[in-house]
Amino acid sequence: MTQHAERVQITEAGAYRYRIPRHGAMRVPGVVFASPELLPQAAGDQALDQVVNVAALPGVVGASYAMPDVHWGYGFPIGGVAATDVAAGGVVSPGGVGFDISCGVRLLAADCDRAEIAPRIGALLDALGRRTPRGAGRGAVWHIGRRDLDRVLREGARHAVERGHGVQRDLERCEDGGVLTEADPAAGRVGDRARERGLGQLGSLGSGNHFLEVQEVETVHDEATARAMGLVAGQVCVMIHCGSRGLGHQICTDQVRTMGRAMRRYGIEVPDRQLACVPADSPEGRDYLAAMAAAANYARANRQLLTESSRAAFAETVGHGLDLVYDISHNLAKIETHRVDGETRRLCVHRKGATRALPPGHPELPPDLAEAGQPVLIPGTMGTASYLLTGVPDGDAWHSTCHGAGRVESRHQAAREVNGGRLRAELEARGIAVRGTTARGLAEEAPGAYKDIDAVVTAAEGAGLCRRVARLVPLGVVKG
DNA sequence: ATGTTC
Repeated sequence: MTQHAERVQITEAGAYRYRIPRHGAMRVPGVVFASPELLPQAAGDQALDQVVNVAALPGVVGASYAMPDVHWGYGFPIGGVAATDVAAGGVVSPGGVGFDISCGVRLLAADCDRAEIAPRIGALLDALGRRTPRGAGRGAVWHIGRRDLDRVLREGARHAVERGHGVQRDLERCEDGGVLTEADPAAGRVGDRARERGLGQLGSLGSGNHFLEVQEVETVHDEATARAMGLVAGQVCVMIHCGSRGLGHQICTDQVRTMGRAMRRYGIEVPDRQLACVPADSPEGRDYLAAMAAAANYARANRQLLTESSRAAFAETVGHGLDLVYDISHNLAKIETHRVDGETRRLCVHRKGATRALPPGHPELPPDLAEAGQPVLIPGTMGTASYLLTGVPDGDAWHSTCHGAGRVESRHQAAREVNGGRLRAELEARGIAVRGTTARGLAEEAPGAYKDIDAVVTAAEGAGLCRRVARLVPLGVVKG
Protein backbone atom coordinates (compact mmCIF):
# COMPACT_ATOMS: atom_id res chain seq x y z
CA MET A 1 0.00 0.00 0.00
CA THR A 2 1.30 3.40 -0.92
CA GLN A 3 0.92 6.19 1.53
CA HIS A 4 0.91 9.60 -0.11
CA ALA A 5 2.57 12.36 1.84
CA GLU A 6 0.67 15.56 2.38
CA ARG A 7 1.31 18.10 -0.37
CA VAL A 8 4.26 20.34 0.43
CA GLN A 9 3.14 23.95 0.90
CA ILE A 10 5.03 26.41 -1.31
CA THR A 11 4.69 30.16 -1.79
CA GLU A 12 5.73 32.40 -4.67
CA ALA A 13 8.87 34.36 -3.83
CA GLY A 14 9.85 36.24 -6.99
CA ALA A 15 10.68 35.50 -10.61
CA TYR A 16 10.95 31.75 -11.15
CA ARG A 17 11.31 31.33 -7.41
CA TYR A 18 9.25 29.53 -4.79
CA ARG A 19 9.79 29.19 -1.09
CA ILE A 20 8.99 26.34 1.28
CA PRO A 21 8.74 27.95 4.72
CA ARG A 22 10.51 26.23 7.59
CA HIS A 23 8.40 23.72 9.44
CA GLY A 24 8.95 20.55 11.43
CA ALA A 25 12.59 19.45 11.44
CA MET A 26 13.67 21.95 8.77
CA ARG A 27 16.69 24.03 9.84
CA VAL A 28 16.48 26.29 6.77
CA PRO A 29 13.74 27.04 4.25
CA GLY A 30 13.44 25.38 0.87
CA VAL A 31 13.94 27.43 -2.29
CA VAL A 32 12.71 26.06 -5.62
CA PHE A 33 13.71 27.78 -8.86
CA ALA A 34 10.99 26.97 -11.39
CA SER A 35 8.09 28.16 -13.49
CA PRO A 36 4.62 26.92 -12.44
CA GLU A 37 4.78 24.33 -15.25
CA LEU A 38 8.16 22.99 -14.12
CA LEU A 39 7.16 22.40 -10.50
CA PRO A 40 7.01 18.68 -9.73
CA GLN A 41 3.30 17.91 -9.91
CA ALA A 42 2.82 14.28 -10.88
CA ALA A 43 1.02 12.27 -8.22
CA GLY A 44 3.60 10.43 -6.17
CA ASP A 45 6.47 12.72 -7.22
CA GLN A 46 8.21 13.29 -3.91
CA ALA A 47 10.93 15.68 -5.08
CA LEU A 48 9.60 18.55 -2.94
CA ASP A 49 9.31 16.28 0.10
CA GLN A 50 12.98 15.53 -0.48
CA VAL A 51 13.78 19.26 -0.59
CA VAL A 52 12.11 19.48 2.84
CA ASN A 53 14.06 16.48 4.17
CA VAL A 54 17.41 17.90 3.01
CA ALA A 55 16.63 21.11 4.94
CA ALA A 56 16.88 19.04 8.14
CA LEU A 57 20.52 18.00 7.65
CA PRO A 58 22.81 18.96 10.55
CA GLY A 59 24.80 22.10 9.79
CA VAL A 60 22.85 23.06 6.66
CA VAL A 61 23.02 26.79 5.86
CA GLY A 62 21.17 29.15 3.52
CA ALA A 63 18.43 26.98 2.09
CA SER A 64 17.70 23.58 0.62
CA TYR A 65 17.68 24.49 -3.06
CA ALA A 66 16.01 22.85 -6.05
CA MET A 67 16.87 23.66 -9.66
CA PRO A 68 14.20 23.89 -12.42
CA ASP A 69 14.97 20.33 -13.57
CA VAL A 70 14.40 18.85 -10.09
CA HIS A 71 12.99 15.36 -9.81
CA TRP A 72 12.91 12.46 -7.37
CA GLY A 73 16.22 10.83 -6.44
CA TYR A 74 17.92 8.67 -3.82
CA GLY A 75 17.44 10.64 -0.57
CA PHE A 76 18.28 14.02 -2.13
CA PRO A 77 16.32 15.16 -5.15
CA ILE A 78 18.18 15.23 -8.46
CA GLY A 79 18.53 18.94 -9.10
CA GLY A 80 19.19 19.56 -5.41
CA VAL A 81 21.85 21.81 -3.86
CA ALA A 82 22.64 22.00 -0.15
CA ALA A 83 25.64 23.35 1.75
CA THR A 84 26.69 22.58 5.31
CA ASP A 85 29.04 24.54 7.56
CA VAL A 86 32.05 22.26 8.07
CA ALA A 87 33.34 23.91 11.26
CA ALA A 88 29.88 23.78 12.82
CA GLY A 89 29.54 20.00 12.47
CA GLY A 90 28.01 20.22 9.01
CA VAL A 91 27.53 16.83 7.40
CA VAL A 92 28.44 15.21 4.13
CA SER A 93 25.88 12.79 2.66
CA PRO A 94 26.55 10.35 -0.22
CA GLY A 95 22.87 10.75 -1.16
CA GLY A 96 23.68 14.40 -1.90
CA VAL A 97 26.14 13.35 -4.59
CA GLY A 98 24.40 10.33 -6.04
CA PHE A 99 25.52 6.97 -7.30
CA ASP A 100 27.13 8.31 -10.46
CA ILE A 101 29.88 10.26 -8.71
CA SER A 102 31.16 13.19 -10.82
CA CYS A 103 28.84 12.42 -13.68
CA GLY A 104 29.36 15.37 -15.97
CA VAL A 105 29.62 16.89 -19.39
CA ARG A 106 32.44 17.72 -21.74
CA LEU A 107 32.13 19.95 -24.80
CA LEU A 108 34.62 19.72 -27.67
CA ALA A 109 34.79 22.24 -30.50
CA ALA A 110 35.69 21.09 -34.02
CA ASP A 111 37.48 23.44 -36.41
CA CYS A 112 34.76 23.12 -39.05
CA ASP A 113 31.10 23.90 -39.67
CA ARG A 114 28.12 21.71 -40.37
CA ALA A 115 28.22 22.02 -44.14
CA GLU A 116 31.78 20.73 -44.22
CA ILE A 117 31.04 17.44 -42.49
CA ALA A 118 27.44 16.92 -43.73
CA PRO A 119 28.43 14.60 -46.60
CA ARG A 120 30.38 12.35 -44.23
CA ILE A 121 28.16 12.43 -41.15
CA GLY A 122 27.23 8.74 -41.53
CA ALA A 123 30.86 7.63 -41.68
CA LEU A 124 31.69 9.90 -38.74
CA LEU A 125 28.90 8.43 -36.59
CA ASP A 126 29.97 4.92 -37.60
CA ALA A 127 33.52 5.65 -36.46
CA LEU A 128 32.35 7.25 -33.20
CA GLY A 129 30.06 4.30 -32.58
CA ARG A 130 32.81 1.77 -33.31
CA ARG A 131 35.29 3.48 -31.00
CA THR A 132 32.91 4.11 -28.09
CA PRO A 133 32.16 1.12 -25.83
CA ARG A 134 28.67 1.65 -24.51
CA GLY A 135 25.75 0.01 -22.74
CA ALA A 136 25.73 -1.75 -19.40
CA GLY A 137 28.75 -3.79 -18.39
CA ARG A 138 32.30 -4.07 -19.54
CA GLY A 139 34.20 -2.38 -22.32
CA ALA A 140 37.41 -0.40 -22.02
CA VAL A 141 39.60 1.39 -24.56
CA TRP A 142 42.54 1.64 -22.14
CA HIS A 143 43.55 -1.66 -20.57
CA ILE A 144 45.58 -1.01 -17.45
CA GLY A 145 46.77 -2.84 -14.35
CA ARG A 146 46.07 -2.13 -10.70
CA ARG A 147 49.03 0.20 -10.26
CA ASP A 148 47.93 2.42 -13.14
CA LEU A 149 44.34 2.35 -11.90
CA ASP A 150 45.58 3.63 -8.56
CA ARG A 151 47.17 6.55 -10.41
CA VAL A 152 43.93 7.21 -12.30
CA LEU A 153 42.11 7.35 -8.95
CA ARG A 154 44.72 9.76 -7.53
CA GLU A 155 45.42 11.87 -10.62
CA GLY A 156 42.34 11.69 -12.84
CA ALA A 157 42.55 13.17 -16.32
CA ARG A 158 46.10 14.36 -15.56
CA HIS A 159 47.31 10.75 -15.49
CA ALA A 160 45.51 9.94 -18.74
CA VAL A 161 47.22 12.90 -20.42
CA GLU A 162 50.60 11.94 -18.94
CA ARG A 163 50.18 8.53 -20.57
CA GLY A 164 49.59 10.17 -23.94
CA HIS A 165 45.78 10.30 -23.94
CA GLY A 166 45.37 13.99 -24.67
CA VAL A 167 47.25 17.27 -24.52
CA GLN A 168 48.19 19.62 -21.69
CA ARG A 169 45.62 22.19 -22.79
CA ASP A 170 42.86 19.64 -22.11
CA LEU A 171 43.69 19.80 -18.40
CA GLU A 172 43.52 23.60 -18.36
CA ARG A 173 39.95 23.30 -19.60
CA CYS A 174 38.82 20.81 -16.95
CA GLU A 175 37.17 21.81 -13.69
CA ASP A 176 39.89 21.44 -11.02
CA GLY A 177 42.50 20.94 -13.75
CA GLY A 178 41.09 17.44 -14.27
CA VAL A 179 42.16 16.14 -10.85
CA LEU A 180 40.85 16.34 -7.30
CA THR A 181 44.11 16.18 -5.35
CA GLU A 182 42.36 15.22 -2.10
CA ALA A 183 41.54 11.81 -3.59
CA ASP A 184 42.88 8.91 -1.54
CA PRO A 185 41.95 5.45 -2.75
CA ALA A 186 43.53 3.62 0.20
CA ALA A 187 42.13 0.19 1.03
CA GLY A 188 39.00 0.63 3.12
CA ARG A 189 37.99 3.65 1.09
CA VAL A 190 38.00 2.17 -2.39
CA GLY A 191 37.36 -1.57 -2.19
CA ASP A 192 38.51 -4.41 -4.45
CA ARG A 193 35.11 -4.77 -6.02
CA ALA A 194 35.04 -1.12 -7.09
CA ARG A 195 38.56 -1.44 -8.54
CA GLU A 196 37.64 -4.62 -10.39
CA ARG A 197 34.65 -2.91 -12.03
CA GLY A 198 36.70 0.15 -12.87
CA LEU A 199 39.50 -1.77 -14.58
CA GLY A 200 37.24 -2.99 -17.36
CA GLN A 201 35.41 0.25 -18.21
CA LEU A 202 37.94 3.04 -18.82
CA GLY A 203 36.86 5.01 -21.85
CA SER A 204 33.28 3.72 -21.95
CA LEU A 205 30.03 5.67 -22.16
CA GLY A 206 27.62 3.67 -19.99
CA SER A 207 23.87 3.63 -20.45
CA GLY A 208 20.72 5.48 -19.42
CA ASN A 209 20.85 9.17 -20.23
CA HIS A 210 24.55 9.10 -21.08
CA PHE A 211 25.39 10.02 -24.64
CA LEU A 212 27.95 11.28 -27.09
CA GLU A 213 26.51 13.75 -29.59
CA VAL A 214 27.80 15.53 -32.64
CA GLN A 215 26.14 18.95 -32.44
CA GLU A 216 25.94 22.23 -34.29
CA VAL A 217 26.00 25.64 -32.62
CA GLU A 218 22.50 26.65 -33.71
CA THR A 219 22.05 29.98 -31.91
CA VAL A 220 24.61 32.26 -30.29
CA HIS A 221 23.02 34.38 -27.57
CA ASP A 222 26.23 36.16 -26.55
CA GLU A 223 28.74 36.41 -29.36
CA ALA A 224 31.67 37.81 -27.39
CA THR A 225 31.43 35.18 -24.65
CA ALA A 226 30.90 32.34 -27.13
CA ARG A 227 33.96 33.47 -29.09
CA ALA A 228 36.04 33.65 -25.91
CA MET A 229 34.99 30.05 -25.25
CA GLY A 230 36.03 29.14 -28.80
CA LEU A 231 32.60 28.89 -30.50
CA VAL A 232 30.82 30.58 -33.40
CA ALA A 233 27.41 29.96 -35.03
CA GLY A 234 27.33 26.93 -37.30
CA GLN A 235 30.35 25.29 -35.70
CA VAL A 236 30.46 21.55 -35.15
CA CYS A 237 30.89 20.31 -31.56
CA VAL A 238 30.95 17.04 -29.65
CA MET A 239 29.18 16.79 -26.32
CA ILE A 240 29.98 13.88 -24.01
CA HIS A 241 27.75 13.08 -21.02
CA CYS A 242 28.95 10.28 -18.74
CA GLY A 243 30.38 9.52 -15.33
CA SER A 244 32.31 7.10 -13.13
CA ARG A 245 30.54 3.93 -14.34
CA GLY A 246 30.52 0.83 -12.12
CA LEU A 247 33.44 2.07 -10.02
CA GLY A 248 31.62 5.17 -8.78
CA HIS A 249 28.45 3.19 -8.22
CA GLN A 250 30.30 0.59 -6.14
CA ILE A 251 32.10 3.23 -4.08
CA CYS A 252 28.78 4.93 -3.33
CA THR A 253 27.16 1.61 -2.39
CA ASP A 254 30.04 0.69 -0.06
CA GLN A 255 30.20 4.14 1.53
CA VAL A 256 26.45 4.36 2.15
CA ARG A 257 26.61 1.05 4.01
CA THR A 258 29.42 2.09 6.35
CA MET A 259 28.01 5.58 6.83
CA GLY A 260 24.64 4.26 7.97
CA ARG A 261 26.40 2.56 10.88
CA ALA A 262 28.67 5.53 11.69
CA MET A 263 25.74 7.97 11.72
CA ARG A 264 24.30 6.35 14.84
CA ARG A 265 27.58 6.82 16.69
CA TYR A 266 27.34 10.56 16.04
CA GLY A 267 23.74 10.62 17.26
CA ILE A 268 22.52 12.03 13.95
CA GLU A 269 18.89 11.55 13.03
CA VAL A 270 17.56 12.24 9.53
CA PRO A 271 14.02 12.06 8.14
CA ASP A 272 14.97 9.47 5.51
CA ARG A 273 17.56 6.72 5.90
CA GLN A 274 18.71 7.46 2.34
CA LEU A 275 20.04 10.75 3.76
CA ALA A 276 22.69 8.86 5.76
CA CYS A 277 25.41 11.36 6.66
CA VAL A 278 28.25 12.09 9.08
CA PRO A 279 30.12 15.30 9.92
CA ALA A 280 32.24 16.24 6.89
CA ASP A 281 35.15 16.84 9.27
CA SER A 282 35.10 13.39 10.91
CA PRO A 283 37.15 10.27 10.09
CA GLU A 284 34.18 8.76 8.23
CA GLY A 285 33.35 12.04 6.50
CA ARG A 286 36.93 12.49 5.33
CA ASP A 287 36.97 8.84 4.18
CA TYR A 288 33.88 9.45 2.07
CA LEU A 289 35.24 12.66 0.55
CA ALA A 290 38.58 10.96 -0.28
CA ALA A 291 36.79 8.00 -1.91
CA MET A 292 34.33 10.29 -3.71
CA ALA A 293 37.27 12.29 -5.09
CA ALA A 294 38.88 9.05 -6.34
CA ALA A 295 35.67 8.18 -8.20
CA ALA A 296 35.53 11.74 -9.54
CA ASN A 297 39.06 11.34 -10.87
CA TYR A 298 38.02 8.13 -12.60
CA ALA A 299 35.09 9.96 -14.21
CA ARG A 300 37.37 12.74 -15.49
CA ALA A 301 39.89 10.23 -16.87
CA ASN A 302 36.98 8.39 -18.47
CA ARG A 303 35.77 11.53 -20.24
CA GLN A 304 39.37 12.26 -21.30
CA LEU A 305 39.60 8.83 -22.95
CA LEU A 306 36.24 9.29 -24.68
CA THR A 307 37.64 12.58 -25.98
CA GLU A 308 40.62 10.79 -27.50
CA SER A 309 38.32 8.23 -29.15
CA SER A 310 36.27 11.08 -30.64
CA ARG A 311 39.42 12.78 -31.90
CA ALA A 312 40.50 9.56 -33.60
CA ALA A 313 37.07 9.19 -35.23
CA PHE A 314 37.10 12.81 -36.46
CA ALA A 315 40.65 12.48 -37.78
CA GLU A 316 39.95 9.32 -39.75
CA THR A 317 36.62 10.38 -41.27
CA VAL A 318 36.53 14.17 -41.65
CA GLY A 319 40.14 15.17 -40.96
CA HIS A 320 39.36 17.72 -38.27
CA GLY A 321 40.59 18.24 -34.72
CA LEU A 322 38.65 18.77 -31.50
CA ASP A 323 39.56 21.36 -28.84
CA LEU A 324 38.22 21.00 -25.31
CA VAL A 325 35.89 23.87 -24.38
CA TYR A 326 35.29 22.65 -20.82
CA ASP A 327 34.61 19.63 -18.61
CA ILE A 328 32.23 20.11 -15.69
CA SER A 329 30.65 17.73 -13.18
CA HIS A 330 27.04 17.90 -11.95
CA ASN A 331 27.22 15.23 -9.19
CA LEU A 332 29.72 16.23 -6.54
CA ALA A 333 30.28 17.50 -3.00
CA LYS A 334 32.94 20.20 -2.74
CA ILE A 335 34.53 22.06 0.13
CA GLU A 336 34.18 25.72 -0.89
CA THR A 337 34.53 29.11 0.77
CA HIS A 338 31.43 31.33 0.78
CA ARG A 339 30.04 34.31 2.65
CA VAL A 340 27.26 33.30 5.06
CA ASP A 341 25.52 36.02 7.08
CA GLY A 342 28.48 38.33 6.51
CA GLU A 343 31.07 35.74 7.58
CA THR A 344 33.48 33.71 5.45
CA ARG A 345 32.73 30.02 6.02
CA ARG A 346 34.03 26.70 4.69
CA LEU A 347 31.04 24.87 3.29
CA CYS A 348 30.51 21.35 2.05
CA VAL A 349 28.41 22.09 -1.04
CA HIS A 350 26.43 19.13 -2.37
CA ARG A 351 25.39 19.44 -6.01
CA LYS A 352 23.35 16.49 -7.23
CA GLY A 353 22.11 17.03 -10.74
CA ALA A 354 23.19 20.64 -10.42
CA THR A 355 26.08 22.44 -12.07
CA ARG A 356 28.58 24.88 -10.61
CA ALA A 357 28.37 28.17 -12.50
CA LEU A 358 31.28 30.51 -11.78
CA PRO A 359 30.91 34.13 -12.92
CA PRO A 360 33.44 36.20 -14.86
CA GLY A 361 36.38 37.13 -12.66
CA HIS A 362 36.17 34.15 -10.32
CA PRO A 363 39.68 33.18 -9.12
CA GLU A 364 39.18 29.47 -9.92
CA LEU A 365 38.70 30.08 -13.64
CA PRO A 366 41.56 29.38 -16.06
CA PRO A 367 43.17 32.69 -17.11
CA ASP A 368 41.84 32.59 -20.68
CA LEU A 369 38.26 32.24 -19.40
CA ALA A 370 38.56 34.83 -16.63
CA GLU A 371 36.62 37.46 -18.56
CA ALA A 372 34.08 35.12 -20.13
CA GLY A 373 33.12 33.13 -17.02
CA GLN A 374 32.85 29.39 -16.59
CA PRO A 375 31.33 27.38 -19.44
CA VAL A 376 28.27 25.65 -17.95
CA LEU A 377 27.32 22.63 -20.03
CA ILE A 378 23.68 21.54 -20.05
CA PRO A 379 22.86 18.35 -21.96
CA GLY A 380 19.32 18.17 -23.29
CA THR A 381 17.25 15.15 -24.13
CA MET A 382 18.07 12.95 -27.12
CA GLY A 383 16.97 14.71 -30.28
CA THR A 384 16.47 18.11 -28.63
CA ALA A 385 18.77 21.01 -27.83
CA SER A 386 21.64 21.38 -25.37
CA TYR A 387 22.94 24.64 -23.90
CA LEU A 388 26.16 26.44 -23.13
CA LEU A 389 25.62 28.86 -20.25
CA THR A 390 27.84 30.84 -17.92
CA GLY A 391 27.71 31.99 -14.33
CA VAL A 392 26.54 35.40 -13.12
CA PRO A 393 27.87 37.72 -10.39
CA ASP A 394 26.17 36.99 -7.06
CA GLY A 395 24.76 33.75 -8.49
CA ASP A 396 22.37 32.14 -6.01
CA ALA A 397 22.55 28.64 -4.49
CA TRP A 398 26.33 28.92 -4.02
CA HIS A 399 26.84 29.57 -7.71
CA SER A 400 24.80 26.64 -9.02
CA THR A 401 22.34 26.08 -11.84
CA CYS A 402 20.44 23.29 -13.60
CA HIS A 403 22.09 20.20 -15.14
CA GLY A 404 19.74 19.03 -17.89
CA ALA A 405 16.13 18.51 -18.85
CA GLY A 406 15.08 16.47 -15.82
CA ARG A 407 13.07 13.29 -16.05
CA VAL A 408 9.29 13.44 -15.58
CA GLU A 409 8.37 9.88 -16.56
CA SER A 410 9.93 6.71 -15.15
CA ARG A 411 12.00 4.54 -17.48
CA HIS A 412 9.30 1.89 -17.23
CA GLN A 413 6.57 4.36 -18.17
CA ALA A 414 8.56 5.73 -21.12
CA ALA A 415 9.34 2.24 -22.42
CA ARG A 416 5.64 1.36 -22.27
CA GLU A 417 4.56 4.45 -24.22
CA VAL A 418 7.28 4.64 -26.87
CA ASN A 419 8.47 2.24 -29.55
CA GLY A 420 12.28 2.46 -29.71
CA GLY A 421 12.49 1.51 -33.38
CA ARG A 422 9.91 4.11 -34.38
CA LEU A 423 11.65 6.79 -32.29
CA ARG A 424 14.91 6.00 -34.03
CA ALA A 425 13.24 6.31 -37.45
CA GLU A 426 11.73 9.68 -36.45
CA LEU A 427 15.12 11.01 -35.37
CA GLU A 428 16.75 9.80 -38.60
CA ALA A 429 13.92 11.41 -40.61
CA ARG A 430 14.77 14.72 -38.90
CA GLY A 431 18.38 14.31 -40.03
CA ILE A 432 19.76 13.08 -36.71
CA ALA A 433 21.98 10.02 -37.18
CA VAL A 434 21.53 7.48 -34.36
CA ARG A 435 23.93 4.79 -33.17
CA GLY A 436 22.15 3.18 -30.22
CA THR A 437 22.49 0.06 -28.15
CA THR A 438 19.00 -1.36 -27.56
CA ALA A 439 15.52 -0.32 -28.75
CA ARG A 440 14.33 -0.29 -25.15
CA GLY A 441 17.23 1.93 -24.15
CA LEU A 442 16.21 4.45 -26.81
CA ALA A 443 12.54 4.32 -25.75
CA GLU A 444 13.47 5.01 -22.12
CA GLU A 445 15.23 8.19 -23.23
CA ALA A 446 12.39 9.50 -25.41
CA PRO A 447 12.10 13.30 -25.27
CA GLY A 448 8.54 12.99 -23.92
CA ALA A 449 9.92 11.44 -20.73
CA TYR A 450 11.73 14.69 -19.91
CA LYS A 451 10.95 18.32 -19.18
CA ASP A 452 11.44 20.87 -21.98
CA ILE A 453 15.12 21.91 -21.91
CA ASP A 454 14.29 25.39 -23.27
CA ALA A 455 11.81 25.94 -20.41
CA VAL A 456 14.37 24.70 -17.85
CA VAL A 457 17.04 27.09 -19.12
CA THR A 458 14.55 29.98 -19.30
CA ALA A 459 13.67 29.38 -15.64
CA ALA A 460 17.32 29.04 -14.55
CA GLU A 461 18.24 32.26 -16.35
CA GLY A 462 15.09 34.06 -15.19
CA ALA A 463 15.83 33.10 -11.59
CA GLY A 464 19.26 34.74 -11.87
CA LEU A 465 21.34 31.55 -11.69
CA CYS A 466 23.10 31.77 -15.06
CA ARG A 467 23.16 33.39 -18.47
CA ARG A 468 22.66 31.85 -21.92
CA VAL A 469 25.67 31.78 -24.25
CA ALA A 470 24.69 29.37 -27.02
CA ARG A 471 22.13 26.74 -27.99
CA LEU A 472 23.33 23.55 -29.68
CA VAL A 473 21.31 21.00 -31.67
CA PRO A 474 22.20 17.38 -32.48
CA LEU A 475 23.45 16.16 -35.86
CA GLY A 476 24.09 12.64 -34.63
CA VAL A 477 23.90 10.76 -31.35
CA VAL A 478 25.75 7.75 -29.93
CA LYS A 479 23.58 6.36 -27.12
CA GLY A 480 24.58 4.10 -24.26
C1' DA B 1 23.05 5.98 -12.65
C1' DT B 2 24.07 0.53 -11.97
C1' DG B 3 27.34 -6.52 -14.16
C1' DT B 4 19.23 -2.41 -14.52
C1' DT B 5 17.57 -7.46 -7.66
C1' DC B 6 23.52 -8.85 -2.50
